[in-house]
Amino acid sequence: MSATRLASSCAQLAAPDFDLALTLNSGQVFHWRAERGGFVGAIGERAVFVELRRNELQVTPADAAPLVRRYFALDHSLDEIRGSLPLNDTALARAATACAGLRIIRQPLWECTATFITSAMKQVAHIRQISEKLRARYGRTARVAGVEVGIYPAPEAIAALTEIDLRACGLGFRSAKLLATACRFAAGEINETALRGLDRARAEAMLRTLPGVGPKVANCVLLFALGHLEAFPIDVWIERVLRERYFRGRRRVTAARLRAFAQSNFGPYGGYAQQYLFHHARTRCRRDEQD
DNA sequence: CTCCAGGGATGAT
DNA sequence: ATCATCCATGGA
Repeated sequence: MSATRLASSCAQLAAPDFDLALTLNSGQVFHWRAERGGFVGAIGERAVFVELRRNELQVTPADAAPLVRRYFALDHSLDEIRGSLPLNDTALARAATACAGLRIIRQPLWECTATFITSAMKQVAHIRQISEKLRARYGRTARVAGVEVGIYPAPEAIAALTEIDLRACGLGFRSAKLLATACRFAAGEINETALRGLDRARAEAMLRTLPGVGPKVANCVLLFALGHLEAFPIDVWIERVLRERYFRGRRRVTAARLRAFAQSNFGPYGGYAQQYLFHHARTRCRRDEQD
């Protein structure tokens, strides 16, 4: 509890080419909270406080440093990733520049899957709200740096609820899907080790057997939890960007055509390109509204 | 008030 | 295969 003890429980990680706030606010994760000059959140079961000072990431508690390093993907070479993208594409180049330091993080499988099931037809602000409510009502509460943090409820905890409980958290028609998928996880029907051993197409097929997981959510899980950096989730924003930027004036472009184009055009790190385009489109739109 | 949101499942062509 | 419709809820 003493100041010296708090200070000694902090560790430093080298974090060059990293924008913590941008990464946490880019719509890939929904529960981190700005606090005390940094951010508090949970990585699976562990509550963590992180603060970026120059090119160093301060981590509390200290023994969470390896976990934090892996979670924020500080091992990704953004130079290599950026170099692999088609930057002669001015729209992408501009988005990539605006998103310097953004990293595609490695989220725990269950909470990533569950969160994106709840994201269907919801705005980012409301996805955060749902995550908060589920954590507060049905998750364990942990404490770090003098702040309370809600841990995402385990599959078993969600599986024990009713659809009514989930609707009371604002999930609407997503309630039945989350409940059913939680039951699949709780019953041990999703073998994470096996899933991680599959190639992208097979992993996507397995994920899509889960209720509430279609092409978009499956690709979010592939990208944000399973490390398939070529995965390219297509939501309403990205679809708009693709149609306006790459299929100008062409009618009857099917969803399958858009997916095929994205895969062939953006390459092995297409997921980064997708995140750049997504975040850039959203923030530009907000600026437009303020003008 | 209206419009829309990091979609998915289903049933009809 | 592609498309239309419905599914709840809250922010803007």
